[in-house]
Order: sequence, then structure tokens, then C-alpha cells
Amino acid sequence: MTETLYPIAAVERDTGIGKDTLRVWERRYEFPVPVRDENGERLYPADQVARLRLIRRLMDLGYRPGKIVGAPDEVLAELIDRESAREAGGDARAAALQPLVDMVAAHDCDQLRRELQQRLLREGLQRFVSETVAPLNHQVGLAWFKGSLGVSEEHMYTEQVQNLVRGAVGQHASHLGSPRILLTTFPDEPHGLGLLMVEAMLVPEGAYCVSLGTRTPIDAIATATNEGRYDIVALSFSSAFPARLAIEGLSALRSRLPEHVELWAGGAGVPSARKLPSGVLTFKVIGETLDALLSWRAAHPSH
Amino acid sequence: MTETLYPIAAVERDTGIGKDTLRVWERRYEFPVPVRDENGERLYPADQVARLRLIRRLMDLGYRPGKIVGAPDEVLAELIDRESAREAGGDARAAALQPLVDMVAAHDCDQLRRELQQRLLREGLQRFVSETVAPLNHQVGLAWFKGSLGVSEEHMYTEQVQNLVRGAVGQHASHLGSPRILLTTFPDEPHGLGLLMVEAMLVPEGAYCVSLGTRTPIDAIATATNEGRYDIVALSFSSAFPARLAIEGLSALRSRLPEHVELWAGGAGVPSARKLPSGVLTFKVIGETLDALLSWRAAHPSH
DNA sequence: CATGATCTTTGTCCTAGACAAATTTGAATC
DNA sequence: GATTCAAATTTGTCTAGGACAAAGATCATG
Repeated sequence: MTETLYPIAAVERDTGIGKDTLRVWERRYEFPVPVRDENGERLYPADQVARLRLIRRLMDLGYRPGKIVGAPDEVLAELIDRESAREAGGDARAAALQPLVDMVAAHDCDQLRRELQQRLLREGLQRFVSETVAPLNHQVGLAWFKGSLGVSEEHMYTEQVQNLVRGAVGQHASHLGSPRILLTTFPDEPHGLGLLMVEAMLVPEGAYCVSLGTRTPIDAIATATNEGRYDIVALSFSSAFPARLAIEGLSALRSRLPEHVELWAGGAGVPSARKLPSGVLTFKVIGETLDALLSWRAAHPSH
Repeated sequence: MTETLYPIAAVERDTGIGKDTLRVWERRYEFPVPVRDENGERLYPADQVARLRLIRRLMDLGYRPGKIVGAPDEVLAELIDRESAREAGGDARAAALQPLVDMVAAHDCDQLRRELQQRLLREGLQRFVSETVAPLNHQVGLAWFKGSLGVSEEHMYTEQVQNLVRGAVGQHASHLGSPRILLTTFPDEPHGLGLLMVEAMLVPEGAYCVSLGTRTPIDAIATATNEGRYDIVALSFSSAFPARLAIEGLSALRSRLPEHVELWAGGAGVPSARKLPSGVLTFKVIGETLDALLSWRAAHPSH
């Protein structure tokens, strides 16, 4: 069987690297080097696509294309080793989660669900999210990075967690609490799990959360905030989110919101606070959202 | 205040129309006609972006660019009127859902949730999905088309329904029933609601459903199916999904699956059955999945 | 009415050049 | 040694216009 070949559009989709970028890398770094079909169009072999995914992941970690795109395989392999060693951190918590990661790797959906459910019951929603889900996400991402997890396993994991947490959030009757919080992500951010985790932290405290899901245009966020009389707008950024867009978007949004509306930004992709306009609260760890909620309440005793 | 202008990448993101296509339309149909910045780069005014979204929607309904992209405003307006009149269908069921659509339009998340929850309880999960959610999706899409609903309202609606249905699906303890069904969408299909609805139809019947969520690469689907020993793979296609990709993808997937594994394809975007390879079951209405499940059971009495 | 051949429409890909935003480097200052 | 600022480099995204195959429409034939 001849190896499968991917046209440029498929590679863009699978790796998240734009067509223009793929072409310019080829020119500058001499990688990737796709074969051509009879019409001169690029066709990328599967192994080059896999390597591109790896490069993408390393770039999310801060490496720059010039250093890695054209680098020989050994350099890449070494970087991966170093990074996964550093990130693993070897702490006891990571070890405690290993059984769960193994279930994901074995594609054992049923047992994974049971185990997660048990932990949710044992720890309660908030601790479950901050002490199990958050570090587990990290471990799963790491396992994927090291290659011990496939795409479908990661998908299944995300889906299971989402099911569980959504169900739990839904249990809490809303009762129109306060503050009123609008949750969503910017148009270029497709990851919704972080958002859901924030919701899960806040709803048990009696906050009134409305999520718009992912990829909401900035004007729509602004319009919705004003029409829905929200007190807080919370956004989530995954580590792959380009800092430039985050800064641009947050500034634009901040200027369109009334001053009394707080703007929260959380997740691994949030730029450092000093690069952001004033009037944006940032979170690096999910637990901090709780403190912020308490501060808000302290500052608005009338509610 | 000067009107906001959108660079070409933002327009691609917001309308789903590729950069190349935007440029070639400008050349061929003289629309859109963006202004240029000092560096010669295109900047699209907001009203042109809105018009592009409309055009996109009409194309999903089957119109071709040549007829509508360069057409004067009156022609466009007339088409929209005609289409929304046709689709509305004036039946009693649509009227019964109007109150719900109004809640969405009013951004009244809380009341919407309550009303949906009530219906879910009254009708049971399966009837709720096939008799309330499915037609309501249609009505909401229509309202958006007519302009009486904004982006954020549509997002909120989707999110609420998803929360509710996910919660309900989660209630059903899995107990490793049969058949084993894998659910997902192709990489170019970001809409997951249809998938969830299928799951909601099948789980109460005791089927063992594992969802991978949206956008799973075809090889990952094939690998997961074989490793997880699934009996059925179910895919969902929204109306915007290009027929070419569906046919291509389904053929490729079919050939990589063992013969005894059934391949199901449902949703408004499924090509007509005769264009598809043999060995693919298609569904136009969500209720048909139930019949298919019963047929499967009849054909596999040993389980 | 169905089938097939021919013409038209349409999206996506190509090359190669340009440039601004982001980052790194290097020099000068505290 | 740490900060700050300017200069140099890196890097992603844009432009133009040409090309072509796949999808769809049209028309002749069985």
C-alpha cells in the first residue's frame, strides 16, 4: 500500500499551520518538502505532517521556527525529551493521575467515566475541576506530546470530561444569582473546556453564568453584555492562542464595555498582565477565579 | 465614530469564505469592494461583511455565486423573503415553538432553560430531541437568516440545548450495552449538536455510545473503531458541509473499516444515497436512527 | 423522461515579491 | 548585573494575476 498523501488544505486543517506559512517555510527552511502531483500541486507525506504537528507543539511552547523547522531529527527528539521531562515535574499528583491517563490510552471510555464520576462525587464539583481535571488536562496534553496518545483518545477524553462537568453544572438550579457573568472565547479560540471549568467553579457559589460557547465575534460579545446587563465578562485562552490577538481583542473589547463591567481573562494563553490594558483581570490558575468572585462581592455589597 | 473595518483574515473567519475566494469574487463579480489601507491591503466595511454572510447562507441553500454575489440589493432581499417564507412552512408546530424563539431573541437564558427543561421532562429525552429540538434548531436558523436573531443569541441557544441534552444523556448509566456505537464528525464539520442528538436518541435504548466530539481525522476514526471493537460508526453533517468532501470522506472511511461495521451518515448535509458508496446508511430525519438501531438488533440476535 | 457529451462556472492552488509586527541582539546607561 | 533603547533579524500574512480541475448547467440523443 502506498503511503497516504495530504493536499495542502488538509495539512492546514490538521496542523493549524496556514497555507501561506507552509509554502514560505518550504522556501526558507527547506522543510516540508512535499511531492507534487501531475498538476504541480503539493502533496505532503504522512510523516512530514506528523513532524509538522510536533513543530507546532514546540512552537506553542515558545520555540521559534528558525531553530526547529529546518533542524535535523535528533535535535527535535532531544527537545521533546527535555520538554516532557521538565513539564512532567515528577510530583506525586502526576503519579496519582497516571491510572486515568492509562484508561484514556486504552480507549476505555466506560471505566474512565466511572472513575471520573467517582472522583467528582468524592471531591465535589469545584475541587474536582481544580484538582483533578486541570492537572489531568495537562498530563493528557503531555502524553499526546510524547506520542503515547492518539488523536481519537484525546478527543474521547475531552468529551467525557465535558459531559460530566456539563451535567454537574446543569444540576445547580440557576435562581438568577449574582453577579451575572457572561462566558465565551474569541473567534480564533476553539477550545471550550477551560470555559466550562470556569463555569463549574462559579456556579456552585451562586453566580449567574451564561456561556456562549466558543468563537464569539467581539462585537457580539459587546452587544450581548450590554443587552444582558452582565457584571462580568470572562474569556478563556488556550496555550496555543497568539498573544498578539489576545492583546488586540481584549483592548478592543474593554473599550466597548461600560466601565463598571469587569473583564476576566484566564488560561495558559493569557499574555502577562503588564502587556494588557488596564481594567483586565488575568488568571493563571483556575482557582483564582474564586477569589475574584469574592472580591467582586465584597466590592458590591448591595447585591 | 468611524465604522469598523475588517482585514481579509477576519472576514474569512467570520463568513467562512476563503481568502482566495474573496479575492477572486472581487475580480469577477465586483463584489465585495474593500477599501485599502496605506499598504494596499484590503479592509472590508462591516456592511459588506454582513452581506457576505447573507450570500453564504443563500449558497448553503443552493444558490450559485454568479447569480447572487454581484446582484443588486433588491434581488437579494427578495430571495431572502422567498426562502424564509418557503422554509417557514406555516405549520402549527412552528407556531408552537415561537415563544421559545422569542426567549432566545430576548437573550433570556434563564427562562429558556426552564422552558426547555420542562419540555424535556414532559416529553422524555427521545421525543424532546426529535419533536422539540430538531424543529427548534430549524426555526432558530431561520430567525437568524431573517436577521431577527444575533450571533450571540444563537450561540446561547446552542449552548443551552447542549447543556440540557448532555446532562440527560449522562444520566443514563452505560452498563456496556450493545451495539457499540462510535459517534463523531469529519475534520471540516465543527457542528456537534446533531451528533449529540443522535446520542440522545440511542442511549435510552441501551446502546453503548462513545462520542469523540467534532473534527476527528479520518484515520483516527478508523483506528479508534478497530481498537474499540465498535459495531457502528455514526457521522453527522450539517447543511453547510460540501457534498464533495462528504462523498470522498465516506468512501475513504468505508474502505478502511471491516465489512461488518455499519457506517451511518445523518444530517441535512448528507448527499443523496445513490452518490455514496454501498455500505453507507443515510438518514434525513433524526427519528430514523431508531429504526436503524432496531434493524441492527434484529440482524444480530446473539447480542 | 433518462443518459451522456459539451460548455460554463467556480474554488483552490501556483509563483514570487513585499512589508510590518514581533523578537532578538547589541550598545549605552543606571 | 540589571534596564532601557535602537538597530537588525526573523517571521507570518498579504498582493497580483494566471492556471486548471471538479461541479454544475445546458443541450442533444436514445
